[in-house]
Amino acid sequence: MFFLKDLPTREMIEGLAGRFAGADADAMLDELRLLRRASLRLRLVENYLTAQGLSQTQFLVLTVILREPDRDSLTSVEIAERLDVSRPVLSKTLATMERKGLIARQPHGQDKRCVLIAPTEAGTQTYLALLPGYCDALLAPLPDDGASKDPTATG
Amino acid sequence: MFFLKDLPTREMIEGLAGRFAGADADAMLDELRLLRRASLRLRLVENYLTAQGLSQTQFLVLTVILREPDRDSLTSVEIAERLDVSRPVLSKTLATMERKGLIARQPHGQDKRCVLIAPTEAGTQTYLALLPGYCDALLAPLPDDGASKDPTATG
DNA sequence: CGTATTTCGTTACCATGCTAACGAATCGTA
DNA sequence: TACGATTCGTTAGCATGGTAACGAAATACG
Repeated sequence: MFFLKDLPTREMIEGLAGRFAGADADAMLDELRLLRRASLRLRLVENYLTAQGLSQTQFLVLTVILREPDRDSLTSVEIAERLDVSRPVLSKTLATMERKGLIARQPHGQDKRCVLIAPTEAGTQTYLALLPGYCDALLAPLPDDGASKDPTATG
Repeated sequence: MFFLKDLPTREMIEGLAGRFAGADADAMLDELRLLRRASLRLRLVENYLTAQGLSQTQFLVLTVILREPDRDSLTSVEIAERLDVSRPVLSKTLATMERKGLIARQPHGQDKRCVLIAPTEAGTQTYLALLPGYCDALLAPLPDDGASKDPTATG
């Protein structure tokens, strides 16, 4: 998360440009705006999911399994490959999801080290029930906190 | 952080549109791309700062105090107002920063509940030393993991 | 002035991210 | 077959988010 509410002014960045070479104030501002907007969006989505009892990662675990066209289960490693999280985190997430009854583990025939992870019926239904709200959160207008500090209002 | 590496295809989203009203596949894809790009950028910046011994929040605390034009210290609440983090988190962050010698606490004359937070000389120097690398991380090209899964390359 | 309310900073506790490291299973190779 | 290297999943330990709740100080108000 990028927590800075008010981005630096262009003047500030240009002032910094004097200190070192290669500072491109406009490009940096664009990136900062991107970070801030995404953080607000992320918080919106996360709040929605949390209120529904799922973490982002739990939701995405269901996503990557359910969207697999020819499979109805994935191994832990396959999920980790699709989900930029470390395997220990995934391990804990899957333990939580199993405890909640969202997924079930099945033994992997060939490789006894692996476990196949499949959503339960409840897990699938939960996912489908949450999708509309997830999409809403994705498209909902943002607080736009930068613009709320309108200079004409404060002055 | 948004951990999904491969965004859903447009077809997937449009398939979902059949399930509920109001799904705008293109707008949703735009938002997902935004989230993913920002997460990669955030990780880049965070990795840089972590390697230098600072967390994002610590860096931003220095940012908001040092960029204050007429002040050389802020209260905890003022920092919290500028930095979308909860006060307990800020409290812990400030304790860590004090332990590291990045900031110093001064008593607030009028209000004995408040404490004024000022960067130490070392804190200021650390901040200035990290700024160029921070800007570099902000502008560095991203892994672009979505495009790396080029169908023409895999097929 | 005296008391209720609010505000500040902190503590306690929990969830979730990370790396390091471990046992168990598999693979590679002599 | 036997043994070293690798891979899978987990555990341990740490950092950093969050909310709830607390004491101390300031404020509001009768």
